[in-house]
Amino acid sequence: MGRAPCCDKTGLKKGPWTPEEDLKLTNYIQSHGPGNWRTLPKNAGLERCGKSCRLRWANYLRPDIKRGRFSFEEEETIIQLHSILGNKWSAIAARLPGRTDNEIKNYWNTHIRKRLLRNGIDPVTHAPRLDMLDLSSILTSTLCNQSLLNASNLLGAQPLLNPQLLRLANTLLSLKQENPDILVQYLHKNQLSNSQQHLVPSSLQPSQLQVQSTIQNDSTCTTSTPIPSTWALNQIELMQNNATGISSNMKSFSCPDTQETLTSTLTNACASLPKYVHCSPNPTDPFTSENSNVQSIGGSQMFSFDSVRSTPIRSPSPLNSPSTFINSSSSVDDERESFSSLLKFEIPDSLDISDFM
DNA sequence: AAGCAGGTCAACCGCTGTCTA
DNA sequence: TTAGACAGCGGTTGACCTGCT
Repeated sequence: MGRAPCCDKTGLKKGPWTPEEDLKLTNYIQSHGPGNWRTLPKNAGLERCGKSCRLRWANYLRPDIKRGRFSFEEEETIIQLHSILGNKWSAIAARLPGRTDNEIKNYWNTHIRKRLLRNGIDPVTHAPRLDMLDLSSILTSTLCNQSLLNASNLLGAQPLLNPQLLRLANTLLSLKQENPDILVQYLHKNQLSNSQQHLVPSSLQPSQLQVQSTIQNDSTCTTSTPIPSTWALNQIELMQNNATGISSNMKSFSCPDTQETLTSTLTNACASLPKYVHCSPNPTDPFTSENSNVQSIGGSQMFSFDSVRSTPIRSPSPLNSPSTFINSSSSVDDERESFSSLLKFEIPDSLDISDFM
């Protein structure tokens, strides 16, 4: 069924709205309510498409719109919600009072997404980007024939290789496929989930668990090293969705040590995980050196998300925008401090996870 | 000062879902 | 059941801004 254009576009104005148009639209809606968007422009004396009027009202003229830069709490919420909802901007906006889907979408695309990419984190899966690699060949080389490791087949991917971690993913994958509940129970038992576990309803699927996974009872895993269990679980999804055949390839390995217990696998993976998130080949990259998310602690590289958040952003609001107002901006110190909690995937109290179910 | 490149964001486009006659 | 009307959504565009050379 074809869809007729929302209005006859001939003679209708397009482009930026003038203050006069804003005033007309605001006055009309405050007097009569939005009503029918198709007939509104004519009734309000506007030479605009009804759709354009609706967008202008919804995104900029609504009295409850919050303008100005995003707070860190909002940023964290966006990232957390995006990891759950994906590009469902309207759903994300519904949980950020005063923010519009358009604004959030723009902010994600211009700030957060680029930042995640710069730090080697896939903005879609919220995971380190293993999808760029030829996993099957890498796995074969790494797990079953160390002698095959050479520069040509790694192509700079070596920092991402972690047999323990891949084994963990394989184990979790198998476990999840066989019985997701057992996996959840295992994660609970091993304190893979964070202390705020009670916030996560048991109905959550493993891939939806947004937990700050700190393996606390293992001396090799310092409490200062937040292990993104979301990453591990998302990696399972990634493999399922993007790497056709990976699962079967992994299961076909004949490595003798694949019978290790999940516990030891988790332990070893935890110990070596930080080495495998350093994706920038450039040691001078400010995001991997000075502000690196790969920090050297005790001689080993430790992962943190501290640098995922960008350097301070100037006011995103053009001063000459007739409908833009500028909020006070946070200090650099505030950003750094708040940033340290980014991507730990704690569910704010204000969020009701059941809404997503 | 001028030109260029990259970033930002308001607005538009095209599609889908829902409602109703 | 079907088709039209409409609202809403996500992706994209392009004008404008800023910083660098």
